[in-house]
Parts: sequence; C-alpha cells; structure tokens
Amino acid sequence: MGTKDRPFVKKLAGYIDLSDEELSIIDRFFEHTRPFPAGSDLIHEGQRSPGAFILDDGWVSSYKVLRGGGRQIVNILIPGDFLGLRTVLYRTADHSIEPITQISASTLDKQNLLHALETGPRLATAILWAASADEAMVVERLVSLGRRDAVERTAHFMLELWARLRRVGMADPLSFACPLSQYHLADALGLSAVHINRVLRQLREDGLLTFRKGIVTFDDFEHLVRIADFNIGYLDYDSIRVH
Amino acid sequence: MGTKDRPFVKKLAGYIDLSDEELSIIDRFFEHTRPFPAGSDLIHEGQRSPGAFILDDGWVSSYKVLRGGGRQIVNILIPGDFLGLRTVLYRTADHSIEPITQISASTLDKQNLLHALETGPRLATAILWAASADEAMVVERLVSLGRRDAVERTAHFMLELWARLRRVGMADPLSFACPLSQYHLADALGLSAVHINRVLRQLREDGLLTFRKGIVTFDDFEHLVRIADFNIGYLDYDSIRVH
DNA sequence: CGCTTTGTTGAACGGGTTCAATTCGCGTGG
DNA sequence: CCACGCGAATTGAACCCGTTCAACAAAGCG
Repeated sequence: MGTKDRPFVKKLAGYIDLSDEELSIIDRFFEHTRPFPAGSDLIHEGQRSPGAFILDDGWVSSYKVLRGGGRQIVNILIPGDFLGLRTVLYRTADHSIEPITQISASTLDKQNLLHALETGPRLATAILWAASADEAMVVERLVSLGRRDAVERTAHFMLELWARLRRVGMADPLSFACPLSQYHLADALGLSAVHINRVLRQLREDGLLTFRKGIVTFDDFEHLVRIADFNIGYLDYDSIRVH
Repeated sequence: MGTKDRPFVKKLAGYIDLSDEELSIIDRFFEHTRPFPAGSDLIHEGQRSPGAFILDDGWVSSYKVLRGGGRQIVNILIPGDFLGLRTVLYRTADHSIEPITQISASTLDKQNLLHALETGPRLATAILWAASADEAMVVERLVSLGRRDAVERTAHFMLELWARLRRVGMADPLSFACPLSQYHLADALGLSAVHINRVLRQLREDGLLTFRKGIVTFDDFEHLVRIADFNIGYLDYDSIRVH
C-alpha cells in the first residue's frame, strides 16, 4: 500500500501538507503491520506495558467492564486512529481494546514516534492534533451521555462517526458502511440494546436515518444535525488547518 | 509561597523525585500568577487562542452548554491541574472554563513549557503523566454516566475527587472541603439537582457519606468503595511511580 | 432585614429498562 | 438441499429510576 493511501496519513494530511521527507518518516510507522482477528482483546484492562498501535484497517472498540457485568464502550476506533497511545506513558492499560472486525494494525515504535516528533514542529503538531482530537471526541460523548436523550445521542454518534470516516476517505456524502451491532451501539451510548432498536426504528420512520445491513444512510442530514446539536465545525479541518 | 508548597509541584513529586534544578525550572511556571473572580468565564467555548493556565488555588469547572439550555460539566479542576492545556494545540476552545470559587492561576507560557519538556525525559514524562491522568478521569466519568446509577455515580465522583485532592495535600483521610453546590454536582453527574439532593440524603441515611456545610465526610469508606466500584489503584502513585 | 441563591420535600409523569417471546439471517453439518 | 443452531434484530408489556413541576425552608449577603 502506498504511504499516501494509509488512513493515518490521510488524517494528518488534513492538518498540514506533508512533504516527501515527512512522508518517508511516517512510512516507518508501518514497518511492522499485521492482522488481528475480531473478538479477542488486543489489550486488556490492567495489562502491563501493553504497547501501542496505529489502526490501519478495520474497526476497534475500547471499553471498560464494570463489576456486575455492564460494559461501557469508551470509543470506537477507525482506521488512522491510535490504539492505546496513553499506555506509552501509563504503565498499565486503563481499559481494554477489542477488534470489532478483523483488523490490520501497526506496532507503534517509541523510537520512531520520538524521531518523528523531533523532526520539527510541523509534524509534531499534526500528530499531537490527531491525538488530542481523540480526547475531544471522548468529551463530546461524555456530554451526550450526560445531557442528551436517546434519539439525540444516537443521531450525534452517527454524525460524529461519519465525520471521522470522511477524513480518512471511508464515507460517502450521505452514508457509510458500519460493522457495529446494536449491542455495540448500546454499550457505546449507555443504553439497552432493546432501546437502541426502538430508537433506530423511530429515526427510520421519521425519515432521518436508516441503518440496515451494515449501511448507515442519512435520509435528512440537515434535520439530523439540528436534532443532534452537532457542531459541524468541531471536526472540520479548515478552522484549524495550518497553511 | 515556596515552590514545594504549590499543588502542581506536589502532584509531580508524586511521580518522580524532583531535583533542585527541576524545581527551579518549574518555578518559572509561576512567574505570572494572578487571581480571578468566581463566576465569570476564564475561557469560553469558541474563543480563539485562549491561552492556558495552571490552577494554583481554588476550584474550577470546565463545561459545555447545549442548545436547549442544558449544561454538562466535563471536569472539576482542582489546584495543580492544567486549565485549557489542549487549547495550546487547538486554536479554538472546545469548552468553557469557569471558576467556582475565587481562584489563583498562573499563565502557562509556551516557551517555559517547552523548555521544561526539553530538559530531559524525567520532567517531560512527569508532566505528560499529569496531563494524561486528566484524560483518564474524563474516561472514568464517561463510564459513570453510561453505566452507573445515580448512587454509584455520586459515590464514585466523591471518591475520585478525594483521591485527587489527597495528591495535592488538600484532603484528610476520610473527609475534604468541597465548595460545589448541588447544582454543580447535578451538572457534573448528568442528573437533576432535585435527584442529587435525594441521593445525598440516601447516602447520608445509609451511613455511607455526609455532605453538609461544604464538607464531605466518608462514614463507611470500604462500603462506599465497593458500591462505587472504585479502583483505588488507578489514581495510586506507587503503581506507576518511577524510581 | 429583605432578597437571592441553595437546599429540601412531595406528587405525578415519562423515558428507558427489564423480561420474555418471536423472527430473521446465515453458516454448518447431515 | 434442507434441518438445525446460534447470534442479532424485533416487538410487546410491566416496571422503575430519575425528571419535572411546585412549594417551601434555610442560608448567605448587601
């Protein structure tokens, strides 16, 4: 695969124009790329020195399990995202990471990362931006769980997913492929699977969005954005891009 | 105030033993410290290049307001915490920051920060640890909002607050001073103020914790930890401290 | 001492859960 | 090719946790 085709590179390219030299530095990130099967944890909570990855293909969830069996998905990770970046600093993983589909991930070598950060402020800034965009998303989901009802929350989640997928060229203008089950949605949105089903039905019957056979389609994008109180700008490059 | 007495320094000292040289470097962080009144935003959502601070005294909330008037507090910041660190990278503030009490905060100078990070991996690691501990807390609150009921959520929040305050020498073994109103608690925990009141009453009547006149007291610490499913280790230094 | 903010309590309502049953999609083996 | 099995989706009904509305008490403050 050409470096420019990698989702991670597409993502960074959204922030800065990458020089050939910068591209070749990033290229080293993908020296050790290998597949992992769906379902078995890449990293599990409490694990020591688990190492970090860049997700290159497939979908992943990071989650925590509570005493009592409940599960909360902290984030859905898509190609181009870091996996377990914080564990490079934190010795112990504070949540589990599980592939939802079969995935392909590249081991994140500490030396390569530091080397990339030291080549100059441009690349460093782009990488840190990408990393802190992840945290901004977690904050947005926190707000959803705290103060949005089930319909708003679901709509917001789908729009956010779409916006992130767009960045790495994995979504169409009004739809995207989504391998999540209703159980995944429930655990991500803090709802029961039964209720997610009802919410999806309502959204479909109201002509807002359709999720069927692994495809999410926005039937009324504008209305959906209004209902979800979705801030189109907060994921938009142009407002933050360095020229 | 001696450098060693500052909450931020106490917090870092929990991760590494600070040399005199490192202390003098950190000392520069506090060159420009000044008070801010309670109630008026330090940073408001959407503001451009808002700058960042280290909170030296007093309590602060970071929050988002939704269309419809609802408010979600993303984090309660206590002395030693960074304020708006992410806005050093993000050009635009993605949430508002409001002092809850009168506060004293030090302007975070980008040059000072970079200088401190470049002096060596020890100090850099400690500072980044402190910063990423913040994110870990947001994640823990996300889990609370998604999968814990009101009582568990409230208990967990109080324990977390206590653990953080302990680090900077602001909590006793079984109690701490807490300037939050029930409205603050409600907005932080995604509940109504009315319900927070009932939950606090229940916790009090069950002999678990008492919150009266600005003092939180743990009446049955062990039981509380069990109810909240609180991971004592996740804020514990010893498990991550570098020797 | 009045005024505003914060805390407290009751009663009715409703969004979301839980339990339970049924259906659908699909791979697997007979 | 069909029967079976199993996970995911779907739907109904009863229940309950937390909200909302409303009223009042208490506490801080000019």
